[in-house]
Amino acid sequence: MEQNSRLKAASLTPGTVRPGGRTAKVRAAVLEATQEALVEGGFHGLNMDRVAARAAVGKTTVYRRWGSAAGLVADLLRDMAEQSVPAADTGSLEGDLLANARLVHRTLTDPRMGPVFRAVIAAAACDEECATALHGFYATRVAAWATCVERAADRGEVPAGTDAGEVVRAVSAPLYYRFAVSCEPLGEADAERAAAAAATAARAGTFTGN
Amino acid sequence: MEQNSRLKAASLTPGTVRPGGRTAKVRAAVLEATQEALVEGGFHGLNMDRVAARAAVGKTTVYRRWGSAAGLVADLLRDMAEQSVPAADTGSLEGDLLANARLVHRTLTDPRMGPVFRAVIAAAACDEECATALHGFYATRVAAWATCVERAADRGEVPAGTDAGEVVRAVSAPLYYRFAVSCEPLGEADAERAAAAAATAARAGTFTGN
DNA sequence: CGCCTAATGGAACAGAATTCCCGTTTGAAA
DNA sequence: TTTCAAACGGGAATTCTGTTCCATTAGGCG
Repeated sequence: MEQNSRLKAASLTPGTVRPGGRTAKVRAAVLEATQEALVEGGFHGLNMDRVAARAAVGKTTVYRRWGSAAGLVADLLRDMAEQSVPAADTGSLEGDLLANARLVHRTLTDPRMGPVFRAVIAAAACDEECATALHGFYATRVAAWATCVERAADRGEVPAGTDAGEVVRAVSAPLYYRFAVSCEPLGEADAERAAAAAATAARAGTFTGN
Repeated sequence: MEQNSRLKAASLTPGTVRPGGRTAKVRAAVLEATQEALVEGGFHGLNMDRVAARAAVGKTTVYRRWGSAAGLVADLLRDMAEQSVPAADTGSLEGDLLANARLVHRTLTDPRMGPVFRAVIAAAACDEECATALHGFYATRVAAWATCVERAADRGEVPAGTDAGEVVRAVSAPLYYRFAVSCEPLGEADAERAAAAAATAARAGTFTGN
């Protein structure tokens, strides 16, 4: 006698019930292949079939676990959000913000990371789940760098009540704007200007919470 | 005498040799349908087939003249770039920048324009032609608003040699960053803060060309 | 007003993406 | 170690997207 009444447990997100060995290995291979594919062809060129082939995984598995190209990117983003990058501590607000600006600049102009970020932004503009994942990614990063601004507030470099996260965002914004919106080339000078502008505005109290 | 050697002219971009009545009407209908489709389904949901149906145009025509979804968006962008929006002239740098920030904020939060801009950014991240078109669009807009900063320089509000375009970009950047990158909600306060920060940094000479 | 051909539109066609089916592999609990 | 079902893999079936063919419509010039 056969009893096959376990549809429920299995139908909810494969990979969560038995996350041991093979499943984890498949996920790692697929996310790696996804990133590689994004570097080469961007979000538009992301192809479930090719990702499966490159990851040496059955395409049925990719469709079943991730569902669509957007699902792949969303999971990749969740994976990226876990890899934390420690913030700088140079002793001055200007120095810390400059370090942040240079990190963002280096990331966006990196031949590998640049295309990935471009693709991820495209995916977020196309899919709600990706947008949420990208939001989470930056929330983590901004929170990490906000400590620089808090230290500056303690030192009296910026007014008390300054919105630390807003200062950090002000550093990244011009760089991402050039990168993804106005599609202009990004130079070292842009990073320096972004850091300087954010520091100046912060010192003047522009980012004081309401 | 027979001369049938104008195959060349026709093979290059249909719609350029005989741009009268019908052709122009078709383009208008297709671009209108494209925009409508972007509002509803974003760039990912843009479908040549459905655009053709909505525009009451043969899909062969859409494929022949625009080639792909990205081609449609690129042409839409070229169309949008032609519709100029005059810059403000309130008499003060702060006032003009605030007017600009509010315009950008209003545009991005508009239930119709918001999705279009989101889709256009996605398209630019996926396709080189769209990126170029988007770049052109913002080049036009930035140039139009740069006059505000030049007037401010004449009035002595900002140092001579200030990069006017850079000031204008600094106003938009935080708004677009929230809109497309960190995927955070956009509020009126964000517009005010962006304008104030840009004005402060400009007055301090941060945007002085090297 | 009438010709010539650019431009269009419908339908058949080709190809890629996605789903379905079912047997096989393998993690983990007994 | 044994057992059982979660998770995987290959390929057929299906659906959807994009292309090509050819007849038809309609600008623009003489």
